[in-house]
Amino acid sequence: MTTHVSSTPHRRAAPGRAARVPKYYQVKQQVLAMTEALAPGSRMPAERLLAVRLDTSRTTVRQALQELVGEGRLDRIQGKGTFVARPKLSRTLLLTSHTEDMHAQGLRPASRVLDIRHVEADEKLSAVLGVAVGDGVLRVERLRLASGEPMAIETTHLSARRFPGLHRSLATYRSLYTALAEAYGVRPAEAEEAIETSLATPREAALLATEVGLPMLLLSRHSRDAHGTPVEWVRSVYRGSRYKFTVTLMRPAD
Amino acid sequence: MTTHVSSTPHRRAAPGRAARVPKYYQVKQQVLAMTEALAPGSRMPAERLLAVRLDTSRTTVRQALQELVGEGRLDRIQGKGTFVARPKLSRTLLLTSHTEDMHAQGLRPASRVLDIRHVEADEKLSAVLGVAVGDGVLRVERLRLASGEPMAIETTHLSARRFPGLHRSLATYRSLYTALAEAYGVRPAEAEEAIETSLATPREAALLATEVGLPMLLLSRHSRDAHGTPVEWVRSVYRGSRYKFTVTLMRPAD
DNA sequence: TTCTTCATCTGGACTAGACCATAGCTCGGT
DNA sequence: ACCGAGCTATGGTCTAGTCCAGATGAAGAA
Repeated sequence: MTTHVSSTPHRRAAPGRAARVPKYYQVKQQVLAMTEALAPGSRMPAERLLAVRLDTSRTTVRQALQELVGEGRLDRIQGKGTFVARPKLSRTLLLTSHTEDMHAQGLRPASRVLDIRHVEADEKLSAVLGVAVGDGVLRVERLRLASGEPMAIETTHLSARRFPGLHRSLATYRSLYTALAEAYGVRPAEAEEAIETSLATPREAALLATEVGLPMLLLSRHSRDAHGTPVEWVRSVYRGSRYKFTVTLMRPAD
Repeated sequence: MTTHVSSTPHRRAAPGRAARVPKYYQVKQQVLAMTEALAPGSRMPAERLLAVRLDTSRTTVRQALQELVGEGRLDRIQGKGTFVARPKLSRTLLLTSHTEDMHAQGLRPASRVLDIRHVEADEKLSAVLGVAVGDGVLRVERLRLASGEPMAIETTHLSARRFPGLHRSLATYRSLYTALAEAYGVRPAEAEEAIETSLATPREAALLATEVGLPMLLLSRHSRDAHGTPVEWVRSVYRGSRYKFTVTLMRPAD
């Protein structure tokens, strides 16, 4: 109904077969340059102001900001503003616990149980835990924190038949791994982990204090004891913008 | 200037302090349900059609599709349409080469050199390769392919002083690692890898046949030889929607 | 002084519609 | 038969503006 009438309508500068860089991407680069000149926590100009300054629409500015938020360069807080973010944390890929990981980085680890319940094993759980379809499975969902900052949602599945009364044991011991070791004499010896990307669901976004649709790191761990028997299946969602995973590898002998 | 006049203006059903699920997210779930009923490669309804069917605007539909593309559930092709995507590939986290990785999955590996040039070491390269700032560094940029499909852009940095004439050796040997081993007697023995998320730049998007702004897996590898001397520093960008990394871990003896 | 209300700022969601770029088909001319 | 020009459908980018929702502080009431 409106739109520009004359005046070069959003056309790229280059004529022939040039780069073709979208405007929102140019905006992103300009905003990125601004962030680099500022200290973490600094406040950025408001979206409406940026739109005017960079001679574009607010929609385009938001598209650019969206990506920078996804990259962990900016934090947006409704009602307050947009701020320069802090750099990423790191998680070692070893069979270590959350507690060990956090301590190694000088952070104060904590976790909050979100939900504990018994579920019935579906096809997937059955295969991965070595139980029959329909068998009882204990599902523990915890929020992992690092110095008060929510870092990940960890959902652990264990065979209810193999670990009877684990629900109660969990209250006694300070961590799942110590409960398994002390009450059942079981400890994970080996695990397969897979890392991929996903996007935050509304629930995940709310729990992790991030935004819906942002890239997340999805870590799934399938661990077994020394006999090769499945112990647990864990699915963790980490804030992609605040976390990275590191691993030290040795070359297998040629 | 326009906008709806009466008729419940995009308001959530729940009144009080309910879930608050954005419309685009609901759209996403509906579209996701459609994809699950279809085989990979199937064509999805056009954006404009979806907007009408789901009673929303094309912008909102696109926001939903954008996320599904980012999750690797859909592929969009300008001028053709939107299609259901194939499932993800996997990459083992061991000190293996691209070639080994691909073979292990029954894929035909290939790589294409995009650029080879000498650059001066900046602060970052200096620290990571153990050379002086300003020293010559060979920078090799390659496109990694799996059965013809572009999977990653790998940028390797090596000390030019330590590997004189490597530029030419590369033409002789079939891979970088064999060139290092045969011509210089050097082989990586140990490496630190870090995995994090990033978003595709226009260049990366073009090379990897994906879209600008989609989540990518950024893998950086810092490898050393048996003496602990830095050998290379690699930065690889993988298509987040087509790749996942797996690693098998052993519990360090308690 | 203290609390409440309200204005106002900021980001979040959404709309309706414009034009651009690409793919592929159709139809006419040679 | 062949080829090229157009048409058209699809996704890609952008605009301008609306209304919602959270945060904050100032003005005013108690």
